[in-house]
Amino acid sequence: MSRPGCDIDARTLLADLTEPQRQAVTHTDGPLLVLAGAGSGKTRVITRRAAYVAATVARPYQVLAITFTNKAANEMRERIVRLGVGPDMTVCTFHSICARLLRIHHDRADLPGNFTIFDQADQRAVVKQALHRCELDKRNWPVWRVLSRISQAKNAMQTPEEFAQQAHYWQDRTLARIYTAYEQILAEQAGLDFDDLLLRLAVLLDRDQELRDRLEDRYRYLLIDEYQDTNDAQYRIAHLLTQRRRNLCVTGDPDQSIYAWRGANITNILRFEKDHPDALVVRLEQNYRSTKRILSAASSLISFNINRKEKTLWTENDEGRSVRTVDCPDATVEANLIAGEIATAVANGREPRDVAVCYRINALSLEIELALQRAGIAYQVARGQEFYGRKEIKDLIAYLRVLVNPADATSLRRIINTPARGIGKTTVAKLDALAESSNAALHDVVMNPTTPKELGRSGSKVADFADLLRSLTPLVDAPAAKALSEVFSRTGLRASLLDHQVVDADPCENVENLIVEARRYDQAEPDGSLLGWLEQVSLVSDIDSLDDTTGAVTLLTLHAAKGLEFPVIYIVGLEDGLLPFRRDEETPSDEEEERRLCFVGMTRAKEELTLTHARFRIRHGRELRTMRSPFLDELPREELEWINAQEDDAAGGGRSRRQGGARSTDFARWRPGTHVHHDEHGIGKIVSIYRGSGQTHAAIQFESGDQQTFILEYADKLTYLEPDEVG
DNA sequence: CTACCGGATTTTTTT
DNA sequence: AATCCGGTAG
Repeated sequence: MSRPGCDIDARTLLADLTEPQRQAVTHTDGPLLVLAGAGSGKTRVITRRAAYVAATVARPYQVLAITFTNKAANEMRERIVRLGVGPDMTVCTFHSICARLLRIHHDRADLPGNFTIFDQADQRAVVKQALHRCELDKRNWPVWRVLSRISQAKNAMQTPEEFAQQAHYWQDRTLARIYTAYEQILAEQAGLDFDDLLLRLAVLLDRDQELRDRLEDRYRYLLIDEYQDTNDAQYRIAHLLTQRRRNLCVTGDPDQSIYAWRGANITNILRFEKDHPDALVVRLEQNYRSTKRILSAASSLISFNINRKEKTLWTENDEGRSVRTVDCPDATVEANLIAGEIATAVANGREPRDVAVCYRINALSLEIELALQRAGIAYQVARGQEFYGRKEIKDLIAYLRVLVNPADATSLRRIINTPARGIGKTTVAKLDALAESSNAALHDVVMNPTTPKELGRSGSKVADFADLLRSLTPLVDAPAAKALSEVFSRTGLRASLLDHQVVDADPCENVENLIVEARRYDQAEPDGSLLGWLEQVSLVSDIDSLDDTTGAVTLLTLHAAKGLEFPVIYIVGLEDGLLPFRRDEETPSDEEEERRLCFVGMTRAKEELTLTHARFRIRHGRELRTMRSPFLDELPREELEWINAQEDDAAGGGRSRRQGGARSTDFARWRPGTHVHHDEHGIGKIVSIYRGSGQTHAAIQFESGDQQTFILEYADKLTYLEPDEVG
């Protein structure tokens, strides 16, 4: 059964699969839908299937596998290679395959071959320019709101004209004008935003049958992961690429659809069977990841969604420890508690890499980070954008972008006076005016030898800048790392950074890291180019920055956690308005999607799961009283362990704030069997006690029948009863 | 033109 | 809290 280029025996690919898994793997031709519940071995199935297809009915390069993030793509490629399939299978994200195809077929797509990908910061700049052009005030037209409307329109595959046609209100008609200007500016600058990458390819495939056929001959088997999170353009692409052979395999889980806010259309996966009546549908409902208790808690939560295709996950795994909820007075205690528990676990042999802390919003990471620092625990935060978003990095990249794509006025504007070289706002405005009057690009005006004469005083500065750019031009063909380091020193960026010796930051070191990255790219991609490197950099995601080899605790958003798993998971901030998130009282949130998000987080856990909430939390600099998340009440109450980390909540609104919290360091006398008194629950007996670093957990059985766990350091309402006091 | 200050405002999530 | 913006002094 082996074929050239594939050093594998198809039978070994099937050896240890369950029946449904085997069905999915061996269904090579025709449409296939794999409805894969959380932790049901989906990754295993799709890697095996990709390998199986490449070993039986196709060659590796004829398979195109599309994932959601680069990290997922890299992992899948690695696993497939480990199965013995040659490395020339295409495994990448939707956005990168679109960029690549548009680059190759740019002439058919009516695009310049050197187009640049505009990230969110670039988009914001373009919107500002568009507002300026339309003579509108930024105050009335918040950039982010405009951007989200434009993105919505693009996701619905609406051109500015179509948008204008269905704009009945004055606001929407103005928005249509802004959208028009936005598109015009992008076109002038040869820029494509993220939405364009998908949209343009969908449009191109739609109208170019010859290309469509060629691509389908090349990629005979298409595999799309996380199909529940695809949008309309992605749906079109998927179908246009599989029109004739219909070898489309999609996998996903409607319960894990968490990207509706950016245009994902859950009906894509729900209507797959209608789209393809002859499709094989495989349901994977056995969970191999989590303990029974974790799974039952997660299942209970998700069952509260009304809009849902019924599905029952089950597992043969152990019962496991109880899922815990922790009630904390504030976010500091919450963070310290988690850090303390992790420290204890690590002391007992748990690897830090086994632990992840998840939150709804990035802002919550700070408190956790501080606590982990205090506890001396190594951690990594999933925030790749942050690195590429740093000023020094963006500046340097802007230079390269101008070299590759001189029309990119957004980048040109950024670097024209960076480092400061005496070309200020007024001069740039004059250059703009010149460009507009002569109908030329900003870059042309800057480079034009006659320009300096028309500028007076600052003319020579512009001429110097033009000379600088000219001298850098040859670097377009240099390897990325070389181009970076040359630009860094020759533009004076390095010098300017050396001056500003900031206390904590080390911008030069960041740039060095960037150059190292680029060198790695140059070596890995023999056919690479500066253009290619820039493209790759534009498409990195937060999650891509995670390094599995560091062995550190991972901090990440619930969105970023999708597709990952950890033995120990903490989800923080289970508070009404935070999870489920609500921006303000007027804007209702999609509560079902919020619930799915929580479900995704919970099902990441293999062995231990802890959900925490804080009664006070600081948001926007203000400390607010919170309400516990309604989601907590949707968990199976009797199966959970409820932990109370409350300080004494001194009756009557006010709260005692006792930093440090611990009321005593010695609870040596508190042992299983000893009696205690609680102000509300009365007399109880200690069932078990657990001593961690800085925290002593005591499970107490009260005479009233309640059982609850307390953290003694915080449990002011608990008092020790001498044996003779027990009545 | 640059540098700095103070006020206002806040995207939640991301390719 | 953190950032971004606009205004002003040098």
